Amino acid sequence: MTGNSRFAVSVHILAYLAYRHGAAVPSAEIAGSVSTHPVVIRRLLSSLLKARLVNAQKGATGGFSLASAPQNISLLDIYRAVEPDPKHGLRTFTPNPKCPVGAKIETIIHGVFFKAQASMEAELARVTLAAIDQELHSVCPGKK
Amino acid sequence: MTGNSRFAVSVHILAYLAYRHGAAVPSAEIAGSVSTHPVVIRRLLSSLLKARLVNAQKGATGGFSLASAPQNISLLDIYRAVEPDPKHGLRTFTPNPKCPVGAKIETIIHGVFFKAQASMEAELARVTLAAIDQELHSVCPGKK
DNA sequence: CCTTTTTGTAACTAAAATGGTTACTAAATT
DNA sequence: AATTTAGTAACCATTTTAGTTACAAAAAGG
Repeated sequence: MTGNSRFAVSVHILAYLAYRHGAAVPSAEIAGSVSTHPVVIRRLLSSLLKARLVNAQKGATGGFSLASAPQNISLLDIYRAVEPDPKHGLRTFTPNPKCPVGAKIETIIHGVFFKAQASMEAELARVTLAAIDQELHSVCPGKK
Repeated sequence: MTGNSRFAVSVHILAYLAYRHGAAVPSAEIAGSVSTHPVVIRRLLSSLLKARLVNAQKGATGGFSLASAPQNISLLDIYRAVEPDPKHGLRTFTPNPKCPVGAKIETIIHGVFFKAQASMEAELARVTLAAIDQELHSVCPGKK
């Protein structure tokens, strides 16, 4: 979907904050759960902070916490916060404008990609952090 | 959506073949429309050939042509041919299995990504090469 | 006031992905 | 035989990505 792991790690981060239930959680603790470097976590939290999804508190007893209740945070919110520009693989796609096909294909492909992206985002909008948290607390992954 | 331009260029290639209406089109001609190197085109056509979406013919009057009618080729066919493994940004995502969250989050995220991917692919399945070709032949891009 | 803890960021590195290019072989046409 | 083209391997430059080091700023608590 995205190629990088920013979105997946961000979901993990926020799921962890939901799991810790409002406590101020330092980046080092989150990094322990994700198995990565604390700076990687703080970099993503910097984006999530700008999107107002989390609060940050400096100092000895500081750390990060959710800015809203888990039911009010959707995976689309997270996706948009850390995956800003969907350039849709059109990064190096600059067809020949002198060719009848090349002149029009970019606009056409843009339209198709836009719809596909919208469809995917609609699916992400359907899932809240509360739903993720609930799955986390289910006793057995196979249980209904 | 994908990060790279393989899918976009592949759609362009097949749209061009549809536009050329069954003729054997050499990679150099397609490269002229896409504005890239013929080898880039042939590399993608190699994947499209394996997926049986095109025919190839060597020699002086050779080139590539569509293997099926444009109505029978969907953008999902193309997507699957050139974008084989949707590893969903989980490439370097290996959370800590000792942590209650880390142990379960990967499976949960996998489920979400699978649904989002399916939703996007359903949208691609809806669009055929014939529809792209029709858009190419519309007189004005804004015309209904 | 001083020490400790933590956020916030810049800077650097290694690895991987990506697209372009050269070069060469095989096959088909004339 | 000469020409044209597919097919593919190999290589290079650029960009992206994640990890790391380093350090300033801020907050807490004695």
